[in-house]
Amino acid sequence: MARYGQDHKEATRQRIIETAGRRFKQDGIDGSGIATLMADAGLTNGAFYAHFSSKQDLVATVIADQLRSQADGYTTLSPGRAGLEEFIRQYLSPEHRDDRASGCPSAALLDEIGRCATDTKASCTAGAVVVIDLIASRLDPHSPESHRATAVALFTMLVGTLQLSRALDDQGLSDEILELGIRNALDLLPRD
Amino acid sequence: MARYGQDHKEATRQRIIETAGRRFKQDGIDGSGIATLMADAGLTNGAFYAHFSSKQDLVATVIADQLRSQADGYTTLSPGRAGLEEFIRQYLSPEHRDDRASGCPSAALLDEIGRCATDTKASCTAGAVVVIDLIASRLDPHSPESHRATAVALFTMLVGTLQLSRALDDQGLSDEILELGIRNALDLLPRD
DNA sequence: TGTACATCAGTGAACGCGCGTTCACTGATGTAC
DNA sequence: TGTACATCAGTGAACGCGCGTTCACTGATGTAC
Repeated sequence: MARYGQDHKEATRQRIIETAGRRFKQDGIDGSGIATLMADAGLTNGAFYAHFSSKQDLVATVIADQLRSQADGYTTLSPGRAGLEEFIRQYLSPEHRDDRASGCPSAALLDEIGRCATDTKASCTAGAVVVIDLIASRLDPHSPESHRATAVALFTMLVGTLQLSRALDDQGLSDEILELGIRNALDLLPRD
Repeated sequence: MARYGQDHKEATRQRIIETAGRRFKQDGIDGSGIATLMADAGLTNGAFYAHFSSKQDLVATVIADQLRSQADGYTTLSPGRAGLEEFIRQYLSPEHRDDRASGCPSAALLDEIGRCATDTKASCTAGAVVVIDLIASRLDPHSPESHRATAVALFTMLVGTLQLSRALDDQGLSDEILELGIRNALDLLPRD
């Protein structure tokens, strides 16, 4: 199993990071054990420590990776404000609500990150700044700094709304919250 | 230790519920074990099952209790819109950010509730509806129904903002997010 | 009033299990000769 | 070209520990006589 090409180990590491990202978002960080997580990645538990120094190390790495992926995803949206509207409707869709594993890492994990160690919070900080700046740039490419407050408003409202929709057991009410959320989010966008 | 007055067992139960509420908000639901939680309440682990049928039963009870307490807390605010402004400034204060144990249950636990069993989500649903209705009544006592969307906007933004501020390791940035959040939340209130 | 008994909230040891982590080992490969 | 060796990604059993849960027991109290 050894002495593969020089990319092999790095590829395995990436596979663990992506698998762990899905698991953490699905079951929570505390709810995901190393052994099952490694099994999901097609490996045994012992291999973990050849790639990460501890679970905490993995968590910090995964959070950074998830936020980076999310920021990358923004580049596939339509340009300008139309892209933001598209993003809002995707974000607050029943499909996103019902698919935590491939969804937004902040909606799935933000309160758990608040209880994590410093290195995980540092990953989150760096990632969140990038995401907020990207939103601000879309709100007004000529003066993103002046729309930073609105970018934060949009981001926090989207996260809070999706979390709330996932915490309800009444699907009709949950759907209604998503619809109200879309309206609320669109209302935050500056008038043309 | 037995045959106390008829309120004794009920008082113990309430003590467990309140202690567990603080612990869950501080360390997460998955992060709080029965034994340490009962020790916090001045009891031993075995007594737990005289009060609750399972940890899941406790969780559902605690979520209901926490949201009820939060709703009760609204009655101590100044009347009308001034009370809402007061609430927003308290909610997005550094003190609230730094004191999860006595703070808002939604900010501390909302994404974890999304992963819980149906009975916990049912507790959350009932509690959230009450909280949102109370906010809507404050926005406009004569026509709360027409301000339901704004109430949801305010609630979700407050929760998302506090969670974000807790997930950052840069205190300056965290303080800035809280300040932007206050501005954003006040902007949601209908013009007089 | 004094004694025997029933009650039952709470005790604390024990259960099987999965947790994060460690480590001696395996075995397919690339390299050296 | 063929053989011996070094490499090292991955294996899998084991560690101590805390988890949720169970249960035989304790002992302070209220009640019955």
